[in-house]
Amino acid sequence: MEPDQDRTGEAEFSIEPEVLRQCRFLVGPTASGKTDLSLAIARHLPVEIILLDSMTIYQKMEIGTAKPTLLERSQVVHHGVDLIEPWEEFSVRDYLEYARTKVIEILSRQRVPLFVGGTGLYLRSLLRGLCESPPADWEFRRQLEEQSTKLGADWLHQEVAAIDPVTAARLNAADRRRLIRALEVYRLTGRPLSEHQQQVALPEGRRPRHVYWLNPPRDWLYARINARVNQMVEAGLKAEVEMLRGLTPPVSRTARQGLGYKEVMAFLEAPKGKRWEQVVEEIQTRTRQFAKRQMTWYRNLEEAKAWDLNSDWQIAQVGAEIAEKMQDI
RNA sequence: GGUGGCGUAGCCAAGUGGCCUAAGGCGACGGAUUGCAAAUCCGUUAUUUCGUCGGUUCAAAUCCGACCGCCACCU
Repeated sequence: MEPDQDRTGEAEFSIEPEVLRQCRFLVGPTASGKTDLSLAIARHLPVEIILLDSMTIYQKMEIGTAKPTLLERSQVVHHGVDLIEPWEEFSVRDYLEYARTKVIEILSRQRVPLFVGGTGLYLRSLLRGLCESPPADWEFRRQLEEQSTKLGADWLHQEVAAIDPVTAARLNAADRRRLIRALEVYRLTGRPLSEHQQQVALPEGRRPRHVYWLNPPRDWLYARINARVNQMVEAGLKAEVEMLRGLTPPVSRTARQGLGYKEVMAFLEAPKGKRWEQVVEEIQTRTRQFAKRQMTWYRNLEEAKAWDLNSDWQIAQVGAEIAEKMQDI
């Protein structure tokens, strides 16, 4: 028990529990109303918002990422927007480093850091820390991908089993991405990934207390998602993607996988007789599926409390309620 | 009115007499997730059921008949 607790935060990259405890978190699936709510909360609490989002960090990607508008950003200080160019890569680790410096800055201004967003991995890493492990070696990954398609599905799995049985047991043989990561870590450090990963959730008393995840009715959410995708299309999503395609350093691997961007790019590159309306529907479907996956993250984090919404919830009212809760430390 | 074609899960769709107590894809739902995470991966998903009823056969989603529905063409 005790040794485990001590290990947390020493071998990994994480924000000190005492600092983290002063932060507030409002997460939720896409289109659940986080932005509006965060602004409502800001009317009751002296917050600065740090977006908890893997896509709003990109400049020039405006429409598809549903960033808070300039007007909204002028009302409350926002961080985590427009940090890098679309041709740059990004990772959880980059996010955590950024978040930590922002949190410290905000606290030094006597203000309250409020994380708002939906990226599950980032949230988890913030709350639990990220194990100390080496950065990506893209060339190595590419080679392994190539080999695994050549040598068959179980090859990677067996390779991992040989050097890290714990991780191999945990991962599905088809999960190439994580198997490759396990091999990558071993090659770069000489130690199995599972050894790097030992970590536990902070004990109850040291966790951040205000982590809420919005849990709206499924039907309501899906309807909102569909409507929002339509709005993005009307606002010129296609033109935005065309502009991104014209960029000189091409759009990075991480940036091009954004919802809406990926589908439109594929369509522009090879329409394959597809109608534009089908592309729009595809984006809606994939966004709905994404929202569902997001909730799996939240449900899993015991630190996070569900904030149930009904289909006619009022922004101002719920905002006040959440702010009220967030009042005490 | 006539001729031909089709009718399999929420959708698309294989199967044309026994190995079908019915492939696959999509969707939906559930799960995973530790430097690509809006990504990626996994699982479940047809009241012996194949438009309905009847017949042939040891045996039918698969053959025959009638009926219902849809589509194409002809008049």
